[in-house]
Amino acid sequence: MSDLAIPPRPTLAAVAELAGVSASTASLAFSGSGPVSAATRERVLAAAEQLGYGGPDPRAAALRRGRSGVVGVVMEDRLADAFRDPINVAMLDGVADEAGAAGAGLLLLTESGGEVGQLTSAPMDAAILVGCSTRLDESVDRLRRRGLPVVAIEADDREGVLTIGLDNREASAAGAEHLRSLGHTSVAVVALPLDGTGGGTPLPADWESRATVHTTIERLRGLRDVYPDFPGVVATGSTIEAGMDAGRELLALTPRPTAIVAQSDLLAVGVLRAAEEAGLRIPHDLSVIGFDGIRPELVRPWDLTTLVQPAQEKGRAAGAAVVRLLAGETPEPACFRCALHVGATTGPAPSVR
Amino acid sequence: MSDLAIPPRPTLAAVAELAGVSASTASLAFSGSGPVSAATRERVLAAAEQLGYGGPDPRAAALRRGRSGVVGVVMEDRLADAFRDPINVAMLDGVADEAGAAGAGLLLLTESGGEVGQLTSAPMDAAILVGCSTRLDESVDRLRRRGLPVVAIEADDREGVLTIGLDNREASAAGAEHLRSLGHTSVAVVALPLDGTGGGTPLPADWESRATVHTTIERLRGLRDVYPDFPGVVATGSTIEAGMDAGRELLALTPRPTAIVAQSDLLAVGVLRAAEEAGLRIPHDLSVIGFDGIRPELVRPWDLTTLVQPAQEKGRAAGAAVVRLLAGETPEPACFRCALHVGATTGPAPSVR
DNA sequence: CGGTTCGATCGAATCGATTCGAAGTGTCCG
DNA sequence: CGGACACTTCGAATCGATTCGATCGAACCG
Repeated sequence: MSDLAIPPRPTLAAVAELAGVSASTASLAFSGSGPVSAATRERVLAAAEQLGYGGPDPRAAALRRGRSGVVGVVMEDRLADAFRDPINVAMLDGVADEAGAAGAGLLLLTESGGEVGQLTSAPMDAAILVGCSTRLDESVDRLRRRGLPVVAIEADDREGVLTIGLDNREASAAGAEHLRSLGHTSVAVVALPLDGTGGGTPLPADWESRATVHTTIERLRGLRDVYPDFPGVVATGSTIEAGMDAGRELLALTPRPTAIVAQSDLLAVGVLRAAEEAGLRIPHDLSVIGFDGIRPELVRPWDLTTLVQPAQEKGRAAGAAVVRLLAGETPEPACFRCALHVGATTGPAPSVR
Repeated sequence: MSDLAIPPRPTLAAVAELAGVSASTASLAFSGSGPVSAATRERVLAAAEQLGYGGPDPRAAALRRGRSGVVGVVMEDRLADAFRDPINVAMLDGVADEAGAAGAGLLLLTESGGEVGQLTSAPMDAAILVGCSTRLDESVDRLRRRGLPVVAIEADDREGVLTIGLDNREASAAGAEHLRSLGHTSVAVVALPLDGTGGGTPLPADWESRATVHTTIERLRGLRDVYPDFPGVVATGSTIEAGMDAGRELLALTPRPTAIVAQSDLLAVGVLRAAEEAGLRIPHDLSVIGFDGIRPELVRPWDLTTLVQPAQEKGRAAGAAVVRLLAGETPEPACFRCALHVGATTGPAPSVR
């Protein structure tokens, strides 16, 4: 515990001198690229050992190489919020898989982070935008100006950005279709935040023009494709608590909806708890459908009807895209598809039973 | 989607030239530190705008300044595993809070990541070691040689490393004491991994000498302080599934233990499910105690008796320590305390009822 | 009206490694 | 025995910004 101070670090030049070789040779010995005799390498390594040299300074190497081996993962919210939803974790896992395999570290950034913005000052080779929205334009702009390749997950197609998409609209429509086929005519929605602010309010009629979060809009559109008109609540985030709050509000509506569409599984679980609290039987009195397909154990004891998205695959695709982009290739944008899992939380509408 | 190629980036020198000032002045204009007339700043900024200059290259700035504004967070496992346990997420959240406030980004690294090791080649100013074990020595060594301040969370005290601790042993003992006061004489443990490998096996008698994960050892010691002898299973990780597997095994023992000590709440939930599966009533037939104190909703419907650790605080402390270390100060090591939350999963031992 | 002081701007050195072409040393073959 | 070739090693330029001391002007004061 005593000596946390950092002693002056020896440089490659110092090592080279001690080893009796030039700096360039020493560099070759470390990087491994280039022809260096075994004996020389030994000598350099020994000198490094003797001086307590820990290898080339990544900062200098990054400057010279023009690469820092870091991929930025940009999230809008506080990091905690981002980690709170298992679907993000799964996705991040996929990213880490691919990027990590290529030797890149993941730098977690928030759009709001820092004063001038970490986006501008963080050393990275490329960026992955996650859960994009309002500030996306600004973020993309900042990143592009820095000359960084940008991959966005679930965002509008836009110039200079490779998009990894999800069939949010079609999937939502499929879910809604499932409800309609069960005879539901009165459905309500618990929407994800529209624009990163507030929430906890009724879904405004002009959501389509007001909302800025791509995912939220698309999922709402999908629902509207089947049910032209529906009431709803905007959740404060993708959490069980937010889902409960929203669920309570929707269940207090008159007439009470016979089905609730939640835009994430966590929200759905919250709704289910609110329903339970209200003494409703699922799916007898109320059908609930989620979105994401997080691990079943987290939804337990319910077998949630939901749209299962290949989150980890999505992450992998983003990670792989970044890697290829950095390699100078031009990967194709991708769009993943969800699968409807019909569980035990949806059933025939009460009125038609 | 068309132009993902990266056009050659203008440099500060180019901007300076266009603005008709020297590079040094342009630098001042951007960094804001130093006296620059408003007019000049305007001109420089305008020139930057015109050239599409996105600000100083962080790599070059990092080299010159000797700072990259990045704090490495080193985890042993795959990232996904680390995120899987909410307690880690909470802790990471704390770290992000403090580090983020100081303008630092979080670089996620794994000890095994990359070939030569990201630990050696990642640009960062300091490192926080999380969930440390076997490879800790090597990791610390590598980092220290690079001259980086190192903060370790829950690790043995060691030279050159600032430790943020937790009273794992005392807390575990308190939990065990709680069980003993309820009359339990036959307790079993579901241990966290001993050394990052395998698991899913009975707890070996020589765990104390074999195990390398600090947290696991300390918690086992705490239990032994109260119960000198106990059977156990080593889980494959801190997950509900692993807890279920371990729970099934322990419940199959003869005689069946009347209480099970799980070394994490997720494991405890798994044990509870295994108990439920076996038709046991909680706490009538079996008492279960966890460790961590993750959010109650995740443990629902149980009110788990557990040792609540201030995970986020721990993270904040680590983050704050790193920030202070980087500021040249010498923060004190800290040790946090757990609080026993007596829930509804522990009760009098069957035999004494 | 000259000297002083303060503020803005500039030059040049520096951070620490990487890289490419050139030079040096042996070896092998004709 | 001389020339070509292979393999190492070395020098020097470069990556792009930051920073410190010096310079230059102008305003201010006596």
